[in-house]
Amino acid sequence: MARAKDENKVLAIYEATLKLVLENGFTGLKMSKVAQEAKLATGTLYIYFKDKEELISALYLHIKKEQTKQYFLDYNENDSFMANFRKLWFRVMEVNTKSPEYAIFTDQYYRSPFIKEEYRNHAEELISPIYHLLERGKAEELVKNLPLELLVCQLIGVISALVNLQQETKTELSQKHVEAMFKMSWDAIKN
Amino acid sequence: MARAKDENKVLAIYEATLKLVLENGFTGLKMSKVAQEAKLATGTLYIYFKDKEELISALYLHIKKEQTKQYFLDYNENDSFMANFRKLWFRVMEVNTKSPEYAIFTDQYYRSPFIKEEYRNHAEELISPIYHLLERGKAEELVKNLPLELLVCQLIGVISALVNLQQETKTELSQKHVEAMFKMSWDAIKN
DNA sequence: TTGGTTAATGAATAAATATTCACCTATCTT
DNA sequence: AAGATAGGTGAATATTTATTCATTAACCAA
Repeated sequence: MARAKDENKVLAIYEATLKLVLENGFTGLKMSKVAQEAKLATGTLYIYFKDKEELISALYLHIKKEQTKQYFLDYNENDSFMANFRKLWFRVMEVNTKSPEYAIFTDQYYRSPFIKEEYRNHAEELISPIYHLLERGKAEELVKNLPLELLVCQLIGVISALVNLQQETKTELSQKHVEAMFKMSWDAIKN
Repeated sequence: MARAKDENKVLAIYEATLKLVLENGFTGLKMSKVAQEAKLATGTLYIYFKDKEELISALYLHIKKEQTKQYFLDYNENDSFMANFRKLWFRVMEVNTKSPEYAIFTDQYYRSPFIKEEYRNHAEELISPIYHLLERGKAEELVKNLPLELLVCQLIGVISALVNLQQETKTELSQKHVEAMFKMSWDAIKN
C-alpha cells in the first residue's frame, strides 16, 4: 500500500451531495458540482465511487444508518410506553428538522431510477423499534387498535409536513409549538 | 390558419409525463420517453411546449387546477363546520389516492430546478377554503387554538403518507380504515 | 380544387454532463 | 533516501438526452 484513501473525503462528498440535493433536488445534481462543493477534482469522485449511481446508493445507506443511530441514541426499551413514545417522537422531530436533507434525499431516492429493490423495505427494518413500541402501546390499550402501518402514517406524515414547512418558511418552530404538535399526534393515536 | 393544434395531444403529453414521473421521478424523465408514451414524435412535444422546463411548469399548473377543482367540486361554505370538514377530508383523500401522480409530481416540482418563484405560494391560495374552514373551526372552538399552518401540516402530512403507503403496498385501504384515519385526524385537531 | 399554412415526424445536431485517463503528487516500505 | 504504489487532478472524451430542422401530411380558406 502506498497512500491511504481519505475517509474525510467520503464524508465531504456525502455532505456536498446532500447540500446540492437540498437546493435543487435529484434532478439538479451534477457530479461536477458535487466535486466543486466538496473541493475536489471531478475525477476524485470516481476513486471513491464507481459512478453516480453508486454514490447515490452509498449515500442512501449512509443516511439511513446515521438517521437510525440518532433516533435510538439513548433509547431504552424498558422505560414506560409513554416515556418512550415521547422520547422517540421528539427525537425523530429533532433529527429531521436539524437535517432536513436526510428526509428530502431519501424521499427522492425511493422514486429515482437509482433505487435498488433490496433497499425498498430496508427502511422499515431500521425503525422496527418504533413498530415494537406501537405494538406495545396497543397491547397496553393506550393506543388505538389499528394496523401499525396506519399508526405510523399518522406519526411520520406529520413530521415530514413539518420539515417542509420549516424549509419553506425558513423559520424554526418554537418549543411551545413543537409541544403542541406532539399533543396532536398523541391525541390522534391514543385510545 | 391552416391546421389546428390538438388539445388531446396536450392531455396525452400531460398524462405520459405524469405516468413516467410516478415510475422514476423527475430524475428519470426524458423527453423522448414522454413522446413515446404519448405516442407522438419527439418533435411534436416542441410544437406544444417551448422546452422541457415549460412543459413541466405548464403541467404543474394544470395539476393544481385539476386538483383544486376536484377538492371543491360540491363544496358549500354554508354547511356546518363538521359537515364541511368531513367532506373535504374524504375528498382530499379520495383525489390523492386516485391520482397519486398529482402529489408526487408537485412534491418533486417544489424541489426541482424548474420551479418558478411565483408558484411557490400559489398552492396555498388554491386551498384557501381549507384555511377558512379551519379558521372557522377555531372560532367555533371546535378546533385547537393553534396556527393554521400547524393544523394543515397535521392534516396534509397524514394524507401524503397514506398515498405513499398505498403506492408501496399496492393495495387500497378499506373503507373502515379510511374512516379510522379520519377519526385520528379529527382527534388530533379537535379541541 | 388548389395553394397556403401549420402540425407532425424522427433522424440529425447541439448541449449538457458523466466518465476516463495521462500525468502529477503524496505517502508508505525497505 | 529511493522506488513503488495508489491517490489526486482536470482537461479531454464519451455518453446521454434535449432540441432542431428538413420533409411530409393534414387542414383550411378562397
